[in-house]
Amino acid sequence: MPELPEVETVRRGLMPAMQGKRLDAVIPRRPDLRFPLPDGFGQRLTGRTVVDIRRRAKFLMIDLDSPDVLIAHLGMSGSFRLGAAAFPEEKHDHVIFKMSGGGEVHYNDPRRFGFMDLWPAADLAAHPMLARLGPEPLDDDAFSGPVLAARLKDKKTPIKAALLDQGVVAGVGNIYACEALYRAGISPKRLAHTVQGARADKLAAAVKAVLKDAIASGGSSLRDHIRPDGELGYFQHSFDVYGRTGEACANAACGAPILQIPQAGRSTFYCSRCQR
DNA sequence: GTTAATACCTGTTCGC
DNA sequence: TGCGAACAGGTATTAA
Repeated sequence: MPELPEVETVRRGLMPAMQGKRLDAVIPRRPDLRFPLPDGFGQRLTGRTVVDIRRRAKFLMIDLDSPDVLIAHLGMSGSFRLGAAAFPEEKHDHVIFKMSGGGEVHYNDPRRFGFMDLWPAADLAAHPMLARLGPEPLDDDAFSGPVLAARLKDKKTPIKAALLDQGVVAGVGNIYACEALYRAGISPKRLAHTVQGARADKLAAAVKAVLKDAIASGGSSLRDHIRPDGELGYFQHSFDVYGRTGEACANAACGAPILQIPQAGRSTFYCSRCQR
């Protein structure tokens, strides 16, 4: 699923295809994704030039030479495909961007959990989806052990659920929450407010590390993530616990089977021996 | 105010 | 083999 590292990889893949190029046409193939596309979506974008593409948490923010910023979220099945002019459309290609110079970018999203919106650049921080986001985990000034500890202090939910709360830390999804807790040796069932001091330091460091590792594995082989058909989307990593129910713990000295439990309606994977 | 449950979606996997 | 149920999950909304 596209979490922060995947979105960052998509951003890097889109840059050469879009930055500095004009949007000769933007064609929505349906009126809505998860939410209705904003009024005049195609018209407001057509003729504009892409100045930059930024990322905040799992959101892509495409800066234009206009007062609007195009905000895009991949949901859980969203991906972009790059190709030459008029390359074949596939099922679930919901938005087509025709770029100056002849390239095209197709946004594909079978489950339509993603969305796009246009918002004034001057007031970007006030966007309802962005306003409530917690600190950016890879920003060392914004996110650290003490910051995390302070945000968990009054939380009575399990730490796993708290990590998924985008207001606590932005951009962590189910997969990396599981992986970070494993690396930090913290049980997903531990109550959030008990993660303080050294534990919070360890967890904050683990969150940064799993995200950085994933970006590095995506970024270092970005070409491999643009498949022959041009698809830019999520990619497979090797995980220590996620999806490994019943397999032996990656810690050779442990070897206990990885357990899977439901938490807040999501699957949690963990080692009951290494994580306390 | 905080937390938990449910809705939204459809392709894939699982079990009978 | 075939079919339906369960599952995947980020965020909004509703309920508790």
